[in-house]
Amino acid sequence: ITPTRKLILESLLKNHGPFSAEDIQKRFIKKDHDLATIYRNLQSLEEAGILHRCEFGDGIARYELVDPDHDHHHHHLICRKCKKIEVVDACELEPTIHQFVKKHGFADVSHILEFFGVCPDCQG
Amino acid sequence: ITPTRKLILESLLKNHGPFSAEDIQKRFIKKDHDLATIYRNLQSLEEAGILHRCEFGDGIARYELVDPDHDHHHHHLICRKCKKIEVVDACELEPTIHQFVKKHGFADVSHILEFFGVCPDCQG
DNA sequence: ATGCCTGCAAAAAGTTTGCACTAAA
DNA sequence: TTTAGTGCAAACTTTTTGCAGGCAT
Repeated sequence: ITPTRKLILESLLKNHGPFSAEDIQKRFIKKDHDLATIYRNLQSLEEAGILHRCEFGDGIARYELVDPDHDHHHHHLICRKCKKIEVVDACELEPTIHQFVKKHGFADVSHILEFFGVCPDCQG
Repeated sequence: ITPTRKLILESLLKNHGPFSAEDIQKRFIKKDHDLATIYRNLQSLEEAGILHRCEFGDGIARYELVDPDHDHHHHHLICRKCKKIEVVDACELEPTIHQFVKKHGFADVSHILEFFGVCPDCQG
């Protein structure tokens, strides 16, 4: 629990959604905190199970708080044009995963799943 | 249809699975073809609908052939330790996607989905 | 001759690492 | 005093871009 770590957590608490290290530095932390430090903190917070790393397939790592309310994780529906992000609560992949455990024998199965589309506002 | 493009397609035809640009250069193309050229070709082949780009969440773009047999796309189950890749044929997300179109109004919805686990050989 | 493809080199973007300094337990 | 976190700078990785030359239509 350090000042930088606190700033990161506060930022992510107040602003819902996955943000990149650069987002966090530029948008939420006015003081000139170093990107390297932010990366190091994001990494350790993820390892501690406090943050979750999202993959949108553009080579940028984004993080968001692990929501303690849902033990059920969620995914995102991202607009390709305006980058707006909606939360997708349900995840119906659990049966599939149980099937992998039986059929393929894999253990500790996790998954990444994100949806992309064009939102109503951008369809003009 | 150029020599480099042909080499890339032959490589991906003979070797099933998603490969990165570097994989393709080092493992399949003995001649010293430039990485920049390979990247350019992978990009245009993807735009042409011949290759598909996979995201494993490690910041490396991997490509594989779009299988003309399945109009139904597939996903992957990747071992975290030995990196072995198994193909997951079924994708039961279509109903979810139709739901997005109705509920959120998003159009042209696509998704990325990959599974990670520990394969039987690596569970010792 | 025009246009696309290529190789080379350099640059860009995101992330990681080394090191010395500081603050905290 | 020992440990862990920070800022700065530099390195590293993956990918992109600029440019000049080459091949093919």
